[in-house]
Amino acid sequence: MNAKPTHTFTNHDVAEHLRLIATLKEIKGEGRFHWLAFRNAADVIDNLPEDVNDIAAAGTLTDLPGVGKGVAEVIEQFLATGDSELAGKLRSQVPVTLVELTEVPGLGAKKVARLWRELGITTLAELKAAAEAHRIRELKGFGAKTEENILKGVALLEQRRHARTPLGVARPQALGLIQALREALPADAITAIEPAGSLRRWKETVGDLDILAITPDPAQVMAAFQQLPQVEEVLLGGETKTRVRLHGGLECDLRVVEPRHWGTALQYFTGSKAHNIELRELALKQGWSLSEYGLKATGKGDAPAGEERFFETEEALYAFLGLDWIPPEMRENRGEIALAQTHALPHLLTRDDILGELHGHSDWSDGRVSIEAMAEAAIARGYRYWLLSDHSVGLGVTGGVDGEKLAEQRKIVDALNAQWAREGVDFRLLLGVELEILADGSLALPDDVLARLDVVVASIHSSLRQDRETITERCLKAIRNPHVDILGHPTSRLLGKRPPTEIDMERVLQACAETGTVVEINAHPWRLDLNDVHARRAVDLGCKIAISTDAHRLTDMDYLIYGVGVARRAWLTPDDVINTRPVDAMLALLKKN
DNA sequence: GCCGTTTTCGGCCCGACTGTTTTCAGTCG
Repeated sequence: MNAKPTHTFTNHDVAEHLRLIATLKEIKGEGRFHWLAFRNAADVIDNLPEDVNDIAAAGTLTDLPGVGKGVAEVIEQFLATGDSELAGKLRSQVPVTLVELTEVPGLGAKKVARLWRELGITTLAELKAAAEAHRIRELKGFGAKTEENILKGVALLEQRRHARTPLGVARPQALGLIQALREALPADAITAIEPAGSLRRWKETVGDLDILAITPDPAQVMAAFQQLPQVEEVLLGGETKTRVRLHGGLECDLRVVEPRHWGTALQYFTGSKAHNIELRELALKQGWSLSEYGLKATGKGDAPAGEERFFETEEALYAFLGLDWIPPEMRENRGEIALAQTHALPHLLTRDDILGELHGHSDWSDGRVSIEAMAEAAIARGYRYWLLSDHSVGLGVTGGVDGEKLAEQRKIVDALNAQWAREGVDFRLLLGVELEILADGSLALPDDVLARLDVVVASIHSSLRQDRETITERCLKAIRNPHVDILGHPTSRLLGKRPPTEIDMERVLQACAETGTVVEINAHPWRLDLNDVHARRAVDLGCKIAISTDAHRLTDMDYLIYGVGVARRAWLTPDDVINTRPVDAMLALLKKN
């Protein structure tokens, strides 16, 4: 057991500890359901909107699905000490370095256990050496091909090419692949083709791409897919399923199905895995076994065993099981199936509900184009308002605006608004600022300057490594300022580049709810900050949300769809989001408590 | 280890593909 904890552990830390236990148990050879329970519990904790520390403090851990006495005890120990007795015991029985070996593609717990017991392999380096010395093929059930795959897998791991890819990178690639495949084939070769998987669920990062297609000639489509210029290597090629690695490292699965299977197949390949398992268990209770091909009667329900049902649409499948169609963004097994059963699913926000944006820059700070050009781009997108919020002074790298420059901006904004009014354009350019929250929590501009602005967005850009208490208090000071309307990108993370600050999101969101401070979902695909789980929590606590792209150039406004994706994953309705409202109603909501 | 519309025991989602076999276990999603 480790000594005292140095910081509070997050839900994700807890989930990773449970996954470690699961993998060690699996390698050790414990029964499938003993370790599966820990992995299931890890998924539940990872998807939790509440802070697991609060649940543990309230003593209600075992109320969580999949968390019983055993798992709860491990969680409690981990939160208190950063470790658990069970994990310690397992580490004394199984070398913990074996966990890394299970990350080699093609190697699972069973093979890793045999490599360890029969060849004494415990590390990636030893694995590589054994494969190179052809010692692995001497084991029964292992061969030359396995050795080859192990070496390739180790090389991949060493290059860290298995990291998840931001949705903003993956989505254009998937759409590009689909277009390229269509162009490579005759017009009638593909009847339908859709991206599925976490991409269709708008998850902030994706592990790989899943594309589903209907075609009268699977072999032709599979061959064309393997020959696309984007493809670096074909990893697996069957009659209905092909996996390739694209240049850049992202992997992509293509599956082809018959039209009558489309509904179940699209549902299955969209996931999430947890949602699918829940759905299959629900089907089983009704006497049906669900697969990507359809439903087959088990004989334990009303239909005779073996009877099959097929569904050309997802809607028909969900309806057959007594459910409303569930938007893909909600399919994470966070309670959506129960809501669909009672016809109580929320009416999710859509892109078209957004009437304007409340965070954007011009060339007065680090934006690339003029105030007028940004506003014209907003008008061209059908927006009815747009907030000019250049960086304030206090952020060294961009210069930034002060009281004097804001007064100049006001004149420009007034003149532009007057011009649009004369022309009959239904659009308001709002003047604000992205106000720097300084390292000590003071604000970079005085109250009298802030009072003259339409909207103030306050954000943190510096001293991002402050400890949890310091950065939380710093942020709370800004939230309590009556002129701060919106808290911008609350954790300052950049996906894959910079971790979130250690900020105590629960306290921050509570303070936002108390003061009436709106919380931003920054739609830039490298930020997506708030994330889906925190956005859900914010609304549960009574916060209102603003979704903006933080545009620095004209095309950045295209990123809005990613912010809407986060909002939909957080089950947000138009009412939860302030920039779904006409400008005056929106501004009225910014009055603080 | 967890759980209950078969509730305190006896189950626990389903199928494609690969590699090594010769009927299947392991891995993956």
